[in-house]
Amino acid sequence: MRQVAKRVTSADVAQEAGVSRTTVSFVLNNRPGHAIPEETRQRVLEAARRLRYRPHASARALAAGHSDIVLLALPDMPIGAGISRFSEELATALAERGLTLVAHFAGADDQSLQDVCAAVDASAVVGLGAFEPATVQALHSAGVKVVIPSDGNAPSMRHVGRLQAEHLIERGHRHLGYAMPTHPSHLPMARHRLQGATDVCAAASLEPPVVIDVELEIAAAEQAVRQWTSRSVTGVCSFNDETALAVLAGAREAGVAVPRDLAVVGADDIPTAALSLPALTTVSFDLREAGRQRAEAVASALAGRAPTSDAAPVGPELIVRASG
Amino acid sequence: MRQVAKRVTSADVAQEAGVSRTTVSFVLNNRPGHAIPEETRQRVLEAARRLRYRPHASARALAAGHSDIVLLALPDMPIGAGISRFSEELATALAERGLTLVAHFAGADDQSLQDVCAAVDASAVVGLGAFEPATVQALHSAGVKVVIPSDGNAPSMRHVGRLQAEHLIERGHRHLGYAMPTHPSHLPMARHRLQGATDVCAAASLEPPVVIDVELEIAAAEQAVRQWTSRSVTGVCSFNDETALAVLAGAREAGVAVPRDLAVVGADDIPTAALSLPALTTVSFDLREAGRQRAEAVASALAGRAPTSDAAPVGPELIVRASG
DNA sequence: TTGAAAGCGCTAACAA
DNA sequence: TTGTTAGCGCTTTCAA
Repeated sequence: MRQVAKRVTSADVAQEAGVSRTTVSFVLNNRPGHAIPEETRQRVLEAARRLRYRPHASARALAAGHSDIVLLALPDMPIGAGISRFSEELATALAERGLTLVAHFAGADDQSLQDVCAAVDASAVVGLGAFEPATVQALHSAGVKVVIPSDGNAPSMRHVGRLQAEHLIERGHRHLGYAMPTHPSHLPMARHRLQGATDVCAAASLEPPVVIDVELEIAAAEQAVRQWTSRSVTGVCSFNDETALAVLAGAREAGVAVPRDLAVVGADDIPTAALSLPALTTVSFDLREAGRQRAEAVASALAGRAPTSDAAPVGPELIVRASG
Repeated sequence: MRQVAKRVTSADVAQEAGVSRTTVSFVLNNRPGHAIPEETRQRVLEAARRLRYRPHASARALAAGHSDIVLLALPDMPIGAGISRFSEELATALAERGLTLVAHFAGADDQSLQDVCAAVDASAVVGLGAFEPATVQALHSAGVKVVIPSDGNAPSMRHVGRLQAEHLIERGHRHLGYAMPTHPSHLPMARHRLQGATDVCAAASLEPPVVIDVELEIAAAEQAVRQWTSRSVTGVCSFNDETALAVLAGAREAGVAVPRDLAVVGADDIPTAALSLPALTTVSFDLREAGRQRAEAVASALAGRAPTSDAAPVGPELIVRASG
């Protein structure tokens, strides 16, 4: 005695509306060229509504040769409000274009990403950071048509690092440090941000930042701070706010006064950044706009169009609180 | 000049191995009953490997009548490390059973959830909190076979609140406060946790906790702290660590010493909890085990089996640092 | 032990 | 303007 919830098929709709399945398909997908009289259209639409018809995604994908699934590859650790907003916006903008977004929490390995792509028959993958070339290759061979790393806006990523460094340099710091995250999935993005900071130093004829890996743990952060101060670093750009909070804690532990003896700048403006003492100066990026842009990029690429002129990307914004 | 990356089909594999497509299908899915000689099996397997064959998910779903996609419905706001680990574990355990997990950031509306289910042809949906009965209904009519809310472990949620309150009471606190989150998507879970704390108070013949909504913002938190102290509250259970960090900041601002004048207990043990001053006492729940259990539940339900005996749920664990 | 053949529900030439 | 028809790649019954 199984649930025999007989599926409503397009044939049912066709019959109900007294037309052929072809007509149903054309109406429901507004295929142009096939000028269908309004009267018929309405009849089909109404039949579909009455029957609560939902096209079968798998069947459609099989026949059409492509799905309308877009996969968001998320780095496997902490998803802040920023990313949530990004994906929300991305999902909405994609939906307007008939595409559906689902997310995958990428493990360190590419394998799972490939598998998931194959399993959902994804047409496109949007990444939050960069992708290794090999990964892109693998994705394509897993049937993915379009891969959009979000370092398509690497400039914006670098810009985060740049803003951090500029902020410090403007305040007179001549020896900068950079706090790198230890989590592998953050590394590609971190490198971009670091690059931005490094560029700024070069432009100002300063040494590149002293790069130290900082775990989210007080003792480790304390060591990092001691190293920086012993190398006369007075200002630290941190990959993100969590890392920055660790640096803050490390400084406290090492007896280094922030911002007097060591200035710290974070990134991403997580909610708790404003709660620390001293409150964290941070650089934040409007991911919403980025979400919309990615959606457009995906849609264009899938349609074979050249990506439409990238609407002027909204740059990151510096949020100065007390500690920087 | 489009990429003509001709798909490798099971027919190709069949030809390469010199067998029929039926045989290929049987081998690749280890269909029992069809005792296939080891020699043939190997031949097929190797041909598949050589050709890098990947079954086409949509075609398979269409033919089989169901996909192997499980959708994780995430509340729309902040995804901490806990949830990441949960979904990681869930994904792994599902994969072992041939199922694939993807996530959806649910907006407030059920509509998008339904749409996504239909779009990926999901067989099952796992929720993080509870589902309204109407939602469950809607999901079923969107073709979802199995819906697993995770408030199946409401007891564990309540247990979080219980541990927090017990910890405070053991330390002599007689007037407790409870810091509620303001984000709507946290509310259902927060109510469960609060209930646990309330139960403990009742059992100890104490007044129920003084409940105050705390935004992640210093001024608001300061107000909350003042209210608590003015009502002689000396210990506060916070919905989660972020809220607790806000309370900590509010106390600092209000000139209330933690933990001397006000003890604070958080929940979830986010990485930055250990970085605050004073370090946050927190109650953390092993979501990994929960992930494995959900996977088993999904697999059982999809197979039409009764869920196997729920392996004894691993309870939350109290992590005492300094501030509680 | 293996293969032939009939669909699954949909799209899209091509006819009418 | 609408319908006929042939698949998309896979599973699975039934026959060999």
